[in-house]
Amino acid sequence: MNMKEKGQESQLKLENFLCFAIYSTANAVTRAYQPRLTALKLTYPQYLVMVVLWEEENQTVTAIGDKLSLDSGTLTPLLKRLEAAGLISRRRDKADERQVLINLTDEGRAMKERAESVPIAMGQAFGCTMDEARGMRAELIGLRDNLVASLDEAK
Amino acid sequence: MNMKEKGQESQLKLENFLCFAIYSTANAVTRAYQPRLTALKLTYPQYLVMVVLWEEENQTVTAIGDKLSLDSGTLTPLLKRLEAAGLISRRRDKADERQVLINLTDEGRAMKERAESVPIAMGQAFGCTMDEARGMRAELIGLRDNLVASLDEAK
DNA sequence: GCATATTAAATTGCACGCAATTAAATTGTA
DNA sequence: TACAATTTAATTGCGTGCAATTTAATATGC
Repeated sequence: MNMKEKGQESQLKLENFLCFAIYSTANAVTRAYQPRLTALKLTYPQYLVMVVLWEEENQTVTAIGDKLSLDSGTLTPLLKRLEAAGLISRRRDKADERQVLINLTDEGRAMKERAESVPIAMGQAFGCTMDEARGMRAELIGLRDNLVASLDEAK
Repeated sequence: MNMKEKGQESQLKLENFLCFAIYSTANAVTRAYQPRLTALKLTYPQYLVMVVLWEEENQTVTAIGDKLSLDSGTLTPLLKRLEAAGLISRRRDKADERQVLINLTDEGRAMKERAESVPIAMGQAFGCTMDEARGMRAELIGLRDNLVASLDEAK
């Protein structure tokens, strides 16, 4: 085996894949949140939507989608489930009937308090210091922005 | 607002969530791979399975699942699609009929060469140095192992 | 003013992920 | 040797993600 072959082979080894580290860690995150969220009867993406709404109410589907990088194909059915669960309301904006405004119900607003324990418990599960978490978050967001930029360039 | 409230509020802000950084970066990775993989007519998880098989043939479903942290509920239909695409074969192990051995077809094996360009192109898209990539990979895997351990402890 | 373009959400179709269950084969164990 | 326990895939059901299309409302250009 010459050097070139050796170099290329290492490129195609799973253990060297940064993408797989991200992929498998993301799956592990979802699995780790699951037991903490079943008490709230939320899935992990539903929890993220609730976090966005706890920060700011009366948001459009697009505004929520921009923050979570999700489109209406994902959000519409998810929001309908949150509505069916009595946590949010969906109503057309009178001023612009194209838009749907999402608001918390009293029940959805009240859930915030019970949800406070979730990130605290998860902080334990991550098993890293706040500083390490901050560092990784910054690195990941940098990576994510690079990926988004490379996609934008391509079109 | 007192200090305690301020502290708790910051815990529930999306921008502070390490989990969301991982989640949204993982989604971005899948989207970024997509254009590179459509030439091979593979989805991103299918590509990962092929990577595992290019490293070692004649693996059971469980062996592949252990490497990718996926179960038969995910893998069985995925492997059937790869079989339908003519890239792999699935056959019961004669020595232990419970197991299904997955092998590459000639076509699947031949695809490896065309796939060599994918991680190289993605390296560009990530926009970080090899050393940075190695560092992040190690940090993510550490995090993932902590999450898995916390789940194991819970049961 | 009116046709065209754009925008927002919903819909459709497909492929994951994963919990839970099932079916079949093998292992262990009295 | 019987028979219970374990192991391996497959199956079922549900909730995402996302590309592509559709529908309805609004903005734009002539």
